[in-house]
Amino acid sequence: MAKGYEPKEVEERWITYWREQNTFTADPQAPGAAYSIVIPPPNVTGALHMGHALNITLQDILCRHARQKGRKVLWVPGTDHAGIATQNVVERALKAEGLAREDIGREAFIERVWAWREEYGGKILNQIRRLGASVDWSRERFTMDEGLSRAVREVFVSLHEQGLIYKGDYIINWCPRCHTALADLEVEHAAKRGALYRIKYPLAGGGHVVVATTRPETMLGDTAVAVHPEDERYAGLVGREVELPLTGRRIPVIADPYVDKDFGTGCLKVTPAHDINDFEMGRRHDLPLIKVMDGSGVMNENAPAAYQGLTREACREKIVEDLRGQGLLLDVSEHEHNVGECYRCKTVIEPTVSPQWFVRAAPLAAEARRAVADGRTEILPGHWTKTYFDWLDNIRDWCISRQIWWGHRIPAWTCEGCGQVVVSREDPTACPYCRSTKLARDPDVLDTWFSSALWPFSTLGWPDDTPDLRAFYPTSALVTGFDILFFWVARMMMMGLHFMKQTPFRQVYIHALVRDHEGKKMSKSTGNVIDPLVMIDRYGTDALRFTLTAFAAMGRDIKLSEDRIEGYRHFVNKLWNAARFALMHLPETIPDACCSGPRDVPHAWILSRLEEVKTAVDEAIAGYRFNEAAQELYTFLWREFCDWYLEMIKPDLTGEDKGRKETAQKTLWTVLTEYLVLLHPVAPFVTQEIWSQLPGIKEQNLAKMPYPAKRNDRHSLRAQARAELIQDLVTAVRNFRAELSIPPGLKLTALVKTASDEDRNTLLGSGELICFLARLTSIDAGPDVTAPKASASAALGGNALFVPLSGAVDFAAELERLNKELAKLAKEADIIGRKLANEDFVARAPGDVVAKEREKARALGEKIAKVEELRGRILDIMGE
RNA sequence: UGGACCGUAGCUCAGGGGGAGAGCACUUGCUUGACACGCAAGGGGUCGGGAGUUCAAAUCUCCCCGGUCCAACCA
Repeated sequence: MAKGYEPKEVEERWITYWREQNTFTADPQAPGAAYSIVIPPPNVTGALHMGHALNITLQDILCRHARQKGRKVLWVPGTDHAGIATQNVVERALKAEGLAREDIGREAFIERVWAWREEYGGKILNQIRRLGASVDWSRERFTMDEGLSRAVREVFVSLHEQGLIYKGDYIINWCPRCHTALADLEVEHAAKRGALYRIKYPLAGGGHVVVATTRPETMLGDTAVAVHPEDERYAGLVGREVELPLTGRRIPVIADPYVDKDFGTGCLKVTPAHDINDFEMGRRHDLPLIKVMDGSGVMNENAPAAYQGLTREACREKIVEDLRGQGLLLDVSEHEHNVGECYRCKTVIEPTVSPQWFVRAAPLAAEARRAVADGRTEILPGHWTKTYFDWLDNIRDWCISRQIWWGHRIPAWTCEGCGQVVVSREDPTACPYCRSTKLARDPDVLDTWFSSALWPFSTLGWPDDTPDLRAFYPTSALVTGFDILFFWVARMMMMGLHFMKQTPFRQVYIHALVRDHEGKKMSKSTGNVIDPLVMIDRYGTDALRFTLTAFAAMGRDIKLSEDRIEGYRHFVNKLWNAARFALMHLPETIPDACCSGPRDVPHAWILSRLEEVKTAVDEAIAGYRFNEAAQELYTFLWREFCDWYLEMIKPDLTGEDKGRKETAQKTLWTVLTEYLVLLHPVAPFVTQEIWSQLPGIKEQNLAKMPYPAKRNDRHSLRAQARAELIQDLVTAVRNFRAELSIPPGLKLTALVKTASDEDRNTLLGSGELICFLARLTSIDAGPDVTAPKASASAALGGNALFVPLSGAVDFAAELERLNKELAKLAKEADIIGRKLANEDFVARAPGDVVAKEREKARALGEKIAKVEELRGRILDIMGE
């Protein structure tokens, strides 16, 4: 074995091995309970970031652990087609050739997208592979696959038949750069500093009103001015008309309770074609819609000639200038407000009226809500439930049509003969109403999230009734970040419940967002991204995975920095070296019978602790407390197995006694192999590599090993207490050496005045071991041990430890050491003493609590007495 | 404006009514037979502030201060 762990070659080898062995291929017919997860499909244009790395790591832990527990596990991988993002990528490539998508036409363009996907679309999946994800590659899915497309079509047509999908002219969010409608969720609101313009609108027949706006250019599309119905200032104006400046149009003054009397002048310009609220008001008052911009945000033929052809921005400038020229601009003030931007390209959204397809969300949302409310699906951590409910309770209809080419084309045709709209599972050849064959298919495609919403069942073969669907739906868990709780999770709940009549997942685990070391979101523009693949190259996949796991505390974001990952590489290396040590001392064949019968303290202790770790890790993973599992594994290996156990068994491993040696070897082998299984879900590569080099291994593939069975016969609190006494004694002697500046080479002896037979037997029974660990030549223990004059001393529970230092004791230093110890104990005793002196406490606290405090006080008192005695001795000596 | 989460050792964070914990960093000493990506021994915190409930509060409740995020129709 190499001196240090070299991850690179190891990882590649095992990734290939597991793949060739089909280790992670699920069998729906296999016995046992199913455990299934669908991967949150990454965007096909994407590259792996830390969020993915965390997400994949946690799912992999769950899946590998579930396999260990005997479940038949399916983890479905795949990608989504990311309509707008992918189209943008391919359009950019075309642009480099001097072409636009319109130049090559729809069909050729889509071919280009598929070609692009063929070449680059596997990138992120390959990156996921490097993380060690135990996904079933034979079931990889893509949202544009034939099967998934069929599911999309079936869902669209059914929902349309059920009246849950409709087409209508509504105001939507339009991206003037992507040239498509966006759902409300796809608009990001950013606070921006803008200006508030106050403009005089002359009243027909004299006088004027003042309106305030942040978007003067939209005034060209104004069709009313609104005031609050109870606003006395304007009561007389309602019903009168206003001369809309720059247009020569007259528009009415209306009364609507939406208007806030206290904001600005209390007088609002109404542009129903370019503002969501104004649109609603327009419908209430039957106002005309005047669209003054085209799809690129350029003023169109409905604007006065002077403004036609100007961009939104240029038009605003000219309007402000013109109003100022006419003396109609009252003033301009700075104003901070929220501006909607396209989540893909950050272009300012233009609310526009256009014909779009919508999903009637409320009926679907109601059931999605119920499923969580009644516990069919559990959201963890629980506080996300409220957020989920709030969103569903206030849900608005979902705009699902997109004016792009890459995606699932809407299965709707308009008959040129009779004008009827045909929505159909099969492409129609003739109009069912008039038999005309002139049918024009709707050019739009569906929102990518529409297909993602079907992912938990479309990937399993729906709408067909497949073995996979029967075995693995509903899925066991969904693991994702809160940022797509609405986008994706809620919509999967709606669709899954509607079409499968069963909730898509039993549990939804919402994990952290990975941030930089200052807590800022990682982004390319800030330049603070930590690339998981670079980290893997530098420190190994297991180190990265362990780091993410150790920080994955529920309900808290992760602040990540490179030195943390480096820190956990040390842990991986520590394991490697522990294994190296084991290999040096293990025989080539391991005897079967292992670890029964009476045993020395070190073996009994480590086996007992291993039992506790087994239980703790199992429970932590079951409860999604990944950080707890990581901590248990870390502490056990380093602080117990390496720091103590390996040191404790060195004499046996290198000694002459064959029986002792064999016991040590067998126990070492048992603990190490069982530990490797426990750690494997978190750090699959290093554990598998060590596993493959150990003797006595029957199943080479660690991923197939079951979780080690619970062995109550190995759990012994008594053994643990004995080990602790030994450890405390060794530590105390080491402390003498450090604090009293005793040369490390100087051999010492120890005497212990014991408080019980149990302790005496423990110390004498492990005398050789203690001598080895504490570098002593001898140890004696018993109730009648008397203290030599010149010695360092310490209290170990009720026992007194003396280390004679013939003439070498620095009494002043020893006194200071004991004083320090005494002060610490006194402080503790004071707190407990006051508590017990409190009558209320003794009378009202539960009996066991009081008893515990009394016992604490007793033990503490005993210890203090011991230390005081020791201190007195030193004082005596010093006084002589 | 509403909501959620967070303020615990220098840093990053666990814990969550009865003994203040970990990792890193720090100090000191170590070429101890796997490991300097190491070993050993240490130092360090009125658990953001205030009030309340309780025999008992870092922990529960309320208020305040500070931070992060989400949802939002105030032009």
